[in-house]
Formats: sequence, C-alpha cells, structure tokens
Amino acid sequence: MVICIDEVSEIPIYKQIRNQIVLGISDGRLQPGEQLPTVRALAEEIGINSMTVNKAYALLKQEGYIVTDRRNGARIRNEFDQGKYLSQASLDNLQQIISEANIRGFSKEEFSNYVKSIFRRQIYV
Amino acid sequence: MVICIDEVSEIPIYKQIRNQIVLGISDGRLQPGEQLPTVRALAEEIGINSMTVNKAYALLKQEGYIVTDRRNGARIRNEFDQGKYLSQASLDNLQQIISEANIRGFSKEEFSNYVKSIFRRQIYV
Amino acid sequence: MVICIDEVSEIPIYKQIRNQIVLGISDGRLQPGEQLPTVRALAEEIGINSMTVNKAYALLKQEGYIVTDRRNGARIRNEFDQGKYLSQASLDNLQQIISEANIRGFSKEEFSNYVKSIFRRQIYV
Amino acid sequence: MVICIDEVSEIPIYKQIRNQIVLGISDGRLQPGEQLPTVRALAEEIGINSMTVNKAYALLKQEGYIVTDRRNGARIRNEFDQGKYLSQASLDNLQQIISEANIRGFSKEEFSNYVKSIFRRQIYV
DNA sequence: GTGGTCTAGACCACC
DNA sequence: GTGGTCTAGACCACG
Repeated sequence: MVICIDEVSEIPIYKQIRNQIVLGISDGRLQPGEQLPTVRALAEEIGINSMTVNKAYALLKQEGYIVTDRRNGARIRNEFDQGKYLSQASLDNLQQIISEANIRGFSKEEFSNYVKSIFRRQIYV
Repeated sequence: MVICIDEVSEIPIYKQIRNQIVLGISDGRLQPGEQLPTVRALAEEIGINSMTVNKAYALLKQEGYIVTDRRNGARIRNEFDQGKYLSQASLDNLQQIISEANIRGFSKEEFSNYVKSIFRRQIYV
Repeated sequence: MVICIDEVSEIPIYKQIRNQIVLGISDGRLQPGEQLPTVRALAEEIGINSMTVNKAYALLKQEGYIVTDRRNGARIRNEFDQGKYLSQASLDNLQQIISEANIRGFSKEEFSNYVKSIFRRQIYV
Repeated sequence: MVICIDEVSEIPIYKQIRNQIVLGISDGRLQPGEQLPTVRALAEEIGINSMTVNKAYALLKQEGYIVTDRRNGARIRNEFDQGKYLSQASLDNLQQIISEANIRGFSKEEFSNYVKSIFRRQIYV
C-alpha cells in the first residue's frame, strides 16, 4: 500500500501516516495479520525521518490497530474489537461535521444517505 | 449564548470557540443576522487573551459563518449557501470516522442510523 | 520535587521520570493541580534532551496523571479516578512479585503486612 | 509444564520464559530438583531461537532459581533461601504498583487484602 | 535484521 | 513563553 504525505497539510506527518493506515485497514487494502513495511523502509520510501514513522507506529499500536513484534516488525492486528463504538474524539468531530452539514442545507435523511454513499467495504483482492 | 472552554482539551481554544459558534448556528441558538459580542467582551467574559477570540472570529469569517463591519462588530451571516456540500477538511474527517466505525463493526446501515440519531435540528426560540 | 536519573539503569530515562512523578503524586509531594516544571527546564535541570522529557510528559498525559495546557505548561491532574483498579501491566507485575515472595519464604500474612508497611500516605506539607 | 509465549507482548520472550518458570516454582508445578528441558528442546517446542531460551536460563541461574551442570542440564534449585526478602528490582516495582493503587483510591487495608487474595500457594501434585 | 531510545538542534502553533 | 513536531544520526536490546 502506498502512503502519500501532503507536506503542506497542517496535519502532522505521523498522523497522516496513521490516518492512511486506518483507512487501508477499513477498505481492505491492508488485511488483518498483514505485514507492514519496517520503520526504516517506510521512512526511506516516503522520504522522512524514521522517528516520525516510529511515532506513527507507536500511535497505531497504542490505539490497537497494529502489533509490533521484535522478530517480524509491525503487523496489522488479527482481530478487532467489534464493539460498535467510536472514540470520544471521533464523536466530537462527527457532531461538528453534522452541524456544518445542517447549516449547508442537508436534511437528516440527505446527510444520512450521503454518509451511506461514502461508507463502503471496498475489498481490494 | 454561553461559550465554554475546556482548558485541558487538545483542541486549541480559538477552535473551541469556532466550533461552539458553528454548533450554535446549527441548533438555532444563534440566529442569522444575530449580533456577536465584541472580541474584547467575549475575551473578558471567558477570561482569555483577546488575540485568541480575534483568531476565532477571523476563522469564522473566512469560513463564511459570520460577517464583520467596522461599525457593528461581528454578526451571524444572514443567509447560508444551501449547496449541500462539506468543506474538504470535514470530508476528510468524515472519511476517517467512517473508517473507524467500519473497523469497529458498524455496518453501513447501522452507522447511517447512528448518524441520523445525532442529527437533529434543535431550534431554541 | 527533585527528579533523579540513574544513568546505568536499564529502565529508560523517560520511564524513570514517569515513575518518579507517579511516586510524587502518590506520596503527596506533588499536589493535584500543581505546576510541573516546563519540558525545557526539567531537561536542563536533569541534563538530558528535552525530547526525552517530552516523551515522559506525553506518557503521563496519556495515562491520565497530568494535563498539559498551552498557556500554563503541565499540571498534575485535579482529580483521579478512584476506581480501585490496577492496570493489567501492574497486575502482571504484582503476580510476579508475589511469586518471588512466595519462593523466598513469605507467608500470605507476612507478605500482606510487608506490603502494608510500604503503603503509606506520606503527606509532605 | 507448558511455556506459553505471547508474541504481541512488550515483555521480551526470554523474560516471559523466566517469568513463567518462576511462577511455576512458586505454585508448585515445578518442584525443587526437577529437571528442566534442554535449551534446544524447549526452543524447538516453543518454536523460537535457542539463543533466547539460553538467555532465559542464564537469567534464572543468575537469580538463583536454577542450577546447571554439564552432565544433567538445568534443574530447579533444591533449596531456596527463605530469607523473606525481595530483589531490589521487585521492590522498586512493588513501590510503583503501590503508588498506582494509592492514586486509584485503594486504602492501605484494601490493597493489602487485594494482595492477599492473589497470594495463594497452589500446589499441583 | 527489527523496533525502541536518546541526542542536539530546529521550527511551528498557540497564547 | 509554552508544548508539539520533525530531522539526521546514533546506540541498544532483542532475536
């Protein structure tokens, strides 16, 4: 999977990496148990410092998306908690987005359909 | 409308102010055309630096939520573009939230219903 | 409060800092709401890199012991969750320690009294 | 006795082996004088590098839990020093755990009872 | 080889 | 001024 960094974005690089890997897990480009590139390899590929990749991996590990193993490097977790909850931060974000949508003229049904149109299990096999 | 600052939050204060005003517009606590407190008044009321309020107002103006004129200070915009679109930043955020939801076991329908349950036009008259 | 680093210890410096601050909170040398030295100040005082202190503070923040505030730097949290639980890591550690005690001849009562003798709310006023 | 390795754990494998053997001695699954599998056999059984098992055995020997002789391989020590003391490392760990417990609302008596509830001589004969 | 830690020094957003 | 982020390069424990 290719990681793309937007250097002018105000989102820190380590978070961009984290976001794209979460995205990859969600849409199936990254399969459970799949091997991630090593910290050094990914750093070199993107052209950034390995500490930054390290921080991204540490965050993903802390959030439970990946596991790190001294032998094999980092891997996508095998099983995820299917608890159907969102983190508080995501919930707050969602509330803000809904406010924006409301102001921009979305009705409840329109926005719900809009969300549905984005939500797709895209399995890349 | 009362603005509440969470000093502990990772979200910068100026963005908290912006978020709460957008929320207020969305749920009707702030009506189109309504006058906002002056930068100095709001800063004093909250107990923060007026530069911070200034920054929040500048952001709101740039995003098209408020208008300022030299005589009357800041006011909520009279009419909003009902174009039914989201800013690119919100769209990116939404995509991330949906990814998280997908990984946590939400189905498309479950999540869309979840969103619907949060989306409410709360008109405070 | 004085932070003392053992340079030859196998415990990473950032964790030594974290440990000593938790200890300080527990025995009252650090009061709820109390100001911590800035990242730079503590780094200089100890004679280490500020990134290392940064990492210690980030860990303490993540564990809920301190809060950071863009205006005032880092402070001890005001209120702690009194849920009477231990982290899984501490529980595992405790089990190991108890095994060692058992092998070294402690009876259940002796060890429990031993623990009691260490457990003291030492309020330094 | 079965040794189980958690590949995801942050605890190095050699220490996991050491911990489980100490646990086994404590609860009686490993009897004084009992023969341990050879380094090579255990490594093969667990499916890890024999250097890792070697390191675990070296640590156990250094801590006085096992003895090795050239002919018979490794054996659990026949008699343990019943001096009712803990290693400095364990003492430090215990102090940290008690701090955490104190902060989380445990009283001295509650925690000592909690410890007592974990402390059990489980003799597997 | 891997991830984890640390350094010295820099820049940034926020307030 | 603060904490947060990033870099370039180093060393270490682990396996």
